[in-house]
Amino acid sequence: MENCSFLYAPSSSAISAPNSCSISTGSASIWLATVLKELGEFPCDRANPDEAAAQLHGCGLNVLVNDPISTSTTLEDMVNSGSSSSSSDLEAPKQDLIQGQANESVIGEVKHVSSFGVSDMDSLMCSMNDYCSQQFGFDGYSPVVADPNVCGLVVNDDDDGKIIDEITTSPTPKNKNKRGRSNSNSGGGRLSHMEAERQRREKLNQLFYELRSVVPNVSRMDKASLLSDTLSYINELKRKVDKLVADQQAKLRGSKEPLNSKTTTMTKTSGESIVNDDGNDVSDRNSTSDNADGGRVDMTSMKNMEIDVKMMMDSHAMIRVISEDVKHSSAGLMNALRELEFQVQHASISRVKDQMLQDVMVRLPENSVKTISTEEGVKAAVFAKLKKQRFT
Amino acid sequence: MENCSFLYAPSSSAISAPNSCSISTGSASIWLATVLKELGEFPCDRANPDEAAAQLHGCGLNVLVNDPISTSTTLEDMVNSGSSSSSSDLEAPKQDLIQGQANESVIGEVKHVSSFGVSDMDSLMCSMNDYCSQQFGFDGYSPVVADPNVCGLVVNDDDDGKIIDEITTSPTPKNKNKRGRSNSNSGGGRLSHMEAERQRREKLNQLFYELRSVVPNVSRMDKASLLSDTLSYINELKRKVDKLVADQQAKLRGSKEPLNSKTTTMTKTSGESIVNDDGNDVSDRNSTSDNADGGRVDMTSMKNMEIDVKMMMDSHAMIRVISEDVKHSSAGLMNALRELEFQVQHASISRVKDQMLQDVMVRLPENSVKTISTEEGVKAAVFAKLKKQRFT
DNA sequence: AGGAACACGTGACCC
DNA sequence: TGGGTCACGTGTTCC
Repeated sequence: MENCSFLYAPSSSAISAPNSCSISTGSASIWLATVLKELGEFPCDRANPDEAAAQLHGCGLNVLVNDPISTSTTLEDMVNSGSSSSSSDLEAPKQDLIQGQANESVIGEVKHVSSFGVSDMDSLMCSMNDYCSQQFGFDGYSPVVADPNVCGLVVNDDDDGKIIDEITTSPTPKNKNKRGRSNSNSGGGRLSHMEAERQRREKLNQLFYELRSVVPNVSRMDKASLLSDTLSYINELKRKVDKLVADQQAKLRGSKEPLNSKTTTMTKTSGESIVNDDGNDVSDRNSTSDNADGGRVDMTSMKNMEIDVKMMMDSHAMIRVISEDVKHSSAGLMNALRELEFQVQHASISRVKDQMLQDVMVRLPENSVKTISTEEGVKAAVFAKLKKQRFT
Repeated sequence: MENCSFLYAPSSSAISAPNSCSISTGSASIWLATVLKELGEFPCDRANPDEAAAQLHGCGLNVLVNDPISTSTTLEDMVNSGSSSSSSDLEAPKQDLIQGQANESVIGEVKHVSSFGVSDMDSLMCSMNDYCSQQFGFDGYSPVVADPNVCGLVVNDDDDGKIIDEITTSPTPKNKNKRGRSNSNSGGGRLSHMEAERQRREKLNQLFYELRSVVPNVSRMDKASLLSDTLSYINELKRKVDKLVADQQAKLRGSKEPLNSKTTTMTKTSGESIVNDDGNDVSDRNSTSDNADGGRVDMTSMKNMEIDVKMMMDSHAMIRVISEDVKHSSAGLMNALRELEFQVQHASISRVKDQMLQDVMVRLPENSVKTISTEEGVKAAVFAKLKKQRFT
């Protein structure tokens, strides 16, 4: 697969012709994952294209875009055509893809990304749509509401120029590699009901994907974790805003009050970065959440907890944990740091009612510096340890 | 409904006895909505108790709490008992409830909230659990993980003291006023599968409710709108944070040169610098200087360790430990305090080379106040715990 | 009556 | 294996 072109096919009816290569605009990631999987036995998470799409979503996704090709063929034809270069290119990075966002930037040889200059799925979608508008003069992608218009992504092999066809996830699904019961449409009038429900699901999933692209540090790929992380992220943002506003007002009220230092000097905790608007590091945001202790960092179990990490001088990290003091959280944190062999250089722990604020400066051991040297990595590692302790 | 008491019924099995008034802890809102609906034809959105729960969630929820009543009856009995006051009280605010958060704070006449002093469901749950612990001596609500234990909310009419029964949303649903297909359990081994899926759905919905309570101005009550609003809300918060940070940076730059400590790879929020500009303000001035010597005892069994204790205000103690940092002594100290159930109010931990200075202000539990109220007693207790840990 | 929204049971899949 | 997650088609209710 060295060429991958993108065309637009508006469809006013919900059901498109069976031979049209189209999917609903909101699901390009779904479709892409499907293609990748079917092309090279792409081992997405639980072999579900939607899941894979979620993993692709927000990754440094590389897609090659070209002018549309008019020839047509089926996916089976393409796979069976034996153009080994295409399949081998996609088979290579299996491991990288299995980990989802863990290892970014290498998704086979598909390149030529920079024509869009984006690295996350939303930007990709928008850019695709822009590309559509420019090339064909209409707007196809609504980021919020699933549009009835459909977009097609056509992949053609460099050699024979064949394109994929009959990938119609939304209309008339072939129930191939899909979960759910088989397509036994016995009734007559409830076909539209089926379609409506399907679109509703698709819309919801689309929103989930977008949420995933906005929320950093999503521990796992399942919806519950996503929602839970969204909750804590919102709380974190809220608190950050409150604090910043308070600081600003304090500073504005009287600059003669220098000793709010305890809180005011910490103005900007970070470790968050994110901000995929600029489309930079969204890719590695949960890069280490799995390697911390073999994975399974379940954010749902730790609601009302925030961890901020700030790396300092390569081998040191400033860790801030705000949480409820359930079960003596300071002991929990210190145990976590001990297990990670983080050497405590300094710590300040304060309680306000049942909220605990813990600031710890640690020195990372040499081996950890190599493995989890990023702020996100430290954060994920601490979080994993904390979570494990919660159950012991 | 003028009395509404709250009792706890732990249940190890997922399926509780049919006559036990219990629901899974995470679903008190669901349950409450069910009760409200069944009581007075409470017109929740699309007559779905779950939807109503979502509406209740985040509202100024008023619940009256009292001592549990031991008599028992069914919901039907309660409704049919004709205590018109209860139903009329609940029928009144129909419109208010339909609008969800649009008009909060008025949910019928159920009052006596302030005994908990909370206004959101999570706090309510926590407080309910606290209430449980106080009244019955066990901890039933884990705010972190959905506990298999179940909590019951018992509503009794003032007159005859009847309680609601057989409301088991999670286990063995009666498919009453519920959507979905009827309960045709044909298969044998896939009953657990059903239950698992049901719990998954419940968990997801619970997260949706919580999300609804965090995101303001949710336009409509359906999930898609919620997610969409969540997205825009997050973006709004992000923008706000960015702006505030930018302002602060500008202001700070005007006064002084920011000493960028690290500023890792982040782009947009790269204005970090921060992290204790003036260094270790954390050193927590004066907090330890004023305490008199409580008898500095050098524990010979522990190499180079000193423990100082200063009692303060009867129930508080200031503990100072100076030791080598063999095996992460801060974790050791925190574990010791946890075992003693000393609640950490504040702690300051500093390392100088391999020496650790740990100052901790703790609150002694009531029983400890009686037994080891002296400084020597606290010191001995801490030392004993530390010593035990050292050898384990 | 018909669209919209939801919960449900189920088949499929992964670890 | 079995627990966990997902998509699917369906039944149901509300507007």
